[in-house]
Order: sequence, then C-alpha cells, then structure tokens
Amino acid sequence: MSLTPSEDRNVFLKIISHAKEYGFVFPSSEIYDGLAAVYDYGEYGVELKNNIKQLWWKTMVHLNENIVGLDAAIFMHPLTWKASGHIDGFSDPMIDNKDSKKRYRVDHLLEAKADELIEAGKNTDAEILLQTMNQLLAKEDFVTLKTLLETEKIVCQVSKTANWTEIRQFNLMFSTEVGAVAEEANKIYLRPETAQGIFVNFLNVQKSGRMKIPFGIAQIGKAFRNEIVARQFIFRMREFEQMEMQFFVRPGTEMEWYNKWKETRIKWHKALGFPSNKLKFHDHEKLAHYANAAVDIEYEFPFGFKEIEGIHSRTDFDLKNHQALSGKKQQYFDPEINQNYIPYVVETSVGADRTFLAVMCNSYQEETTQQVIKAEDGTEKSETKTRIFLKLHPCLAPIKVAIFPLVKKDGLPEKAKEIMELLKYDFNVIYEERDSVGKRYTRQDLIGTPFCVTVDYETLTDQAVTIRDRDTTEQKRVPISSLYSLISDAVSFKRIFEQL
RNA sequence: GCGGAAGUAGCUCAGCUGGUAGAGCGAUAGCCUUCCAAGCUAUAGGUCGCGGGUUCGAAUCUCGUCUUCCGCUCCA
Repeated sequence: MSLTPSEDRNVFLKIISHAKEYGFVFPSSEIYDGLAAVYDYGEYGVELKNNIKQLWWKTMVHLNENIVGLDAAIFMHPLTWKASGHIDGFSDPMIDNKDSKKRYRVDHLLEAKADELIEAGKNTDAEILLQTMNQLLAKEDFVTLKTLLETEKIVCQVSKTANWTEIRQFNLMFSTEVGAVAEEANKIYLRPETAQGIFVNFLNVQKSGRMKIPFGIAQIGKAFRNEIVARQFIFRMREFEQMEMQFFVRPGTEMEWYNKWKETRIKWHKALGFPSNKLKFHDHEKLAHYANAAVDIEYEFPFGFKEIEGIHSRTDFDLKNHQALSGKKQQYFDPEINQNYIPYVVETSVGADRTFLAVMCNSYQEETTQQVIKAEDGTEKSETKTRIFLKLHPCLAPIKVAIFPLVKKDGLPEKAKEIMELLKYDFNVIYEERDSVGKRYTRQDLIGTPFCVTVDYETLTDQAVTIRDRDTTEQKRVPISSLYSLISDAVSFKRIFEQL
C-alpha cells in the first residue's frame, strides 16, 4: 500500500524527530539556533553509521583481493582542484530577476542568447558573444558581465524584464588558509570529493602494494560542498561522508567493469534490507565533465526516489589531467599486452549519510494493535496502541543486546551483570534495571536493539534466560551458555556477505 | 535571494479580549513489582527565539531581526 504525499511527509517528519529524540542525529550547534545543512550524529547514530562504514569497508576491501584501502587527507594541493575541473567547472555566477524573483546562471542566459543568434543565422555574433563571456568569466569580471547582459537585451523568460540584481558568485568549494602567518598564507580548499585523494596516490599504492590492473583503491572520508539548497535533513549536507572506490582498468574494458560494478553494488543495497521495489537505477543523460557513462542507484525515500550511490565511468580524465599538471607520468605498464597506458577508472561512490538515512527510513516501523483494557469496575474497552520500533538489520543495530534483571533485587542484577561481562567484549551491550521490564523493552525497540535478555528467578537455578526478539516480541528460554553463539550468528556481517 | 508557515520545559502542546508561566509524556532519586511504556512519593528543568516600541505592567499588542520547515533557482 502506498502512502499519499502528505502521509509520506508526516512519516519523514516523524523519522527526523525520532532521530533527534533517541540520540541518532542532532542539528549542529543547536544551542546557537543551529547551522543550516550541518548535523551531528548522537550516541546511537555514531554506532549505526560506524557499522555501515565498517560493513562497506569489509565488503569492498577485505572481500576483494584486488582492492586496498587508503585514508588521504582532506587538505590537498590547490592544483588538485585545477586538475579535477572543480575550480573552472563549478564557480558559477548567478543573477536574479527582481520582478519574477527567478534565479539564473549567467552563463546559461548568455548561451541561450547565443543559440538564438545562431538560429537567426548570425553565427559570428554568437561566437563573439561566447568568447567575450568566457573571457569575463575567467577574469571573474562580473560588472562587465552584467553590462554584457544589458547590451544583449537579455530578459527573464517569466517577467520579460531586464531588471537584474548584481551578479553573485556561487562557490562550490570551501576555502581556508594554510600558513600560520596571514601574509604568507595560501588559499586551499576542503576537498569536495574524496576521489582526488585516491587519484594522486594512484602510483604510490600501485607500487607499494604491487597492484596489478584491474585493481581498486577504497576510501571513506568527509567531503565538503557549498550546496545552494540544503534540504531533506541529512540527505544534502555541507559536510558529508563518502564511501568511494576507484577501480583502475585497462582502457577499452571500462564498460564491462562499469556494468559489473552496477550489479555488484545494487546487490549490496538489497542485502542491507532495502526492498527491490524501493531501489532503482537512474541513468544520467547529461554527463559530468569527466564521465563517459554514469548511473545512480536510487532509493525511494519518503520524499521520492533519490540518489544514494553513483557509479561513474570516469575514463582517464583525472589521471590524465594530474599527469599534465604535475608533470609526473601517471602510467601503468601492463605486462600482459606489453604496453604503457593511463588506466581508465570506474568509480563507485556511496554516501554514508544517505545510506544512513535510507536505513533509518527503511527500518522505522509503526505497528498498530487493538488491545482490550479491563477497567477496575469490570468494564472492558478496546484501545489502539502503536508500537514504534527500528527494524534494523542486527549487524547494523547500534546496541546488539540489552540485559535486564526482571526485578532490581534478590541477586538478579548481579546475575545480569555476570552475563553482561560475558558478552561485552564482543558486542555493544547495554544494562538496564530501571522501570518495569515492559518499559525497558520499549526503549530498546525505539533504538532498534535486536535482542533483550532478561534474568528472572529461575535463572538462578536453571542457568537459563529469556531472549526476546525485537521484531516479533516473542521470547525464547535459552541457556546462558548458548547466548554468545546465538547473538554472534545474528549480528555477524556474514549475514550480509552471504547474500552478495 | 524571493514567497508561505512556524518558534513557550527533552518531546507534544495549553495559556481567551495584556496582570511577572502550566499540563501530559519523558528525565532523575527512592519505594513497589515474577515479562511488554499505564502503581506510589519526591525532585530537577523555561530570562516564552532575540531586540526595540506602546503600557503602571507584554508569552499575549506592535515594529524589526534571527532561526527552522515548505516551494522556486543550482547540483559532479
């Protein structure tokens, strides 16, 4: 059954407040009224996110003999971003029309005008216009650029007026200064993607790891982008974390690998528990400057199908540019064909925060049941009860097992703590003795703990406990000695790997 | 940046036509309790987003401002 848009919106709002209420995600700097599009992960959020990252790392690096890891710095030499195209390709000047309130990219307006000129047969005029535009863009001469808009009589499509604001620059990258003395400081950027750290280390890793093509380098790390609109909670943030793998292949074989990684990666998402009908591929029609094929894996969030992973055939664009700019050969000698070449690259890049959000959305469950309540005077009435729980895959759950003494006396707490001692070195365990046991079960449901172990009076004589399943709320009585393997089996990453 | 909505306790909200803040849930401490948030007692927690104005007196009226959410522009 599908929900209406407003119901979806409601569910999403509930997930956001659930995430805050139960320590998964907090708005950044909240005591100072917050910082837009930045979020912090709370005590359970950090566990869940770490589990997602670990699972990805094991899947990519440990399960593939020809993929190794890397942890490159966030700061990189400024020329890196020249080579990657981020400096020239992503500093777009924008302008608003004061009447229609519409915002445009200045280059788009001028390009449209050039197209008009070509249609009118004035090819030379169009060429001159574009040339002038590119020169002004390169010089960042926005004043003259605005004059150009005016002399070309460019109007807004909606208001049909030329009542423009000043031109403003949109900067994708965050900059900062390296150098303790202000005058000697150099402007550098916080990386807008992790990929470049891999590319500039391509030869280091290839040589020290004696890697043979095809091989991959994987990295998990933060990246920073000045998004124009930051919306949808942690879906689009200024500071975010990517899990990337760059796979270096022989030129000409890139499409084979592209298709292979497409299939491999969507399988991973399915194994995480995302249902097939909530996942789909979305091919890019307009390709980025570096790619010859690109596809997104999209998950159906409450606000629609949105990208969680991108798979790109990046050709030799990056390595070629780094070779040109650094003057250092970025080549590989392939003994099989006795040739030197710049490898082609197939990239898989999945957002850690987006996967986190998809996992939250996918696991948030509201279960409504009717319960008959007997009042003191003997009358009965039916009441609707809602049970909220996070149906997280046990291997991702922040807390694996909660241990409760049924009551807080008669040696039950001591016994429960003994069991905790038995498990805490291998699993993230929580102990609780406060409130009724029912309340404790509920609290664990809300953070997605798959198992609750309760010590009762019989435990003291039969060395057995009840273990309660989060999804069914059913209880089984099991010997204490069997707990370790029972939990270990359920929370192991193997449960994911065996589906790949 | 523009347009719309909203800001009172950790959460959900009440506070009518102005008289220096309340409830429920939650939290904490204790009591009670043999299994699914529902017993008892006590405690903590808010300069009502912020600033100015009107007034003897502002959470309440007014102006401004900030922040968040929704829509538009952009998105590797």
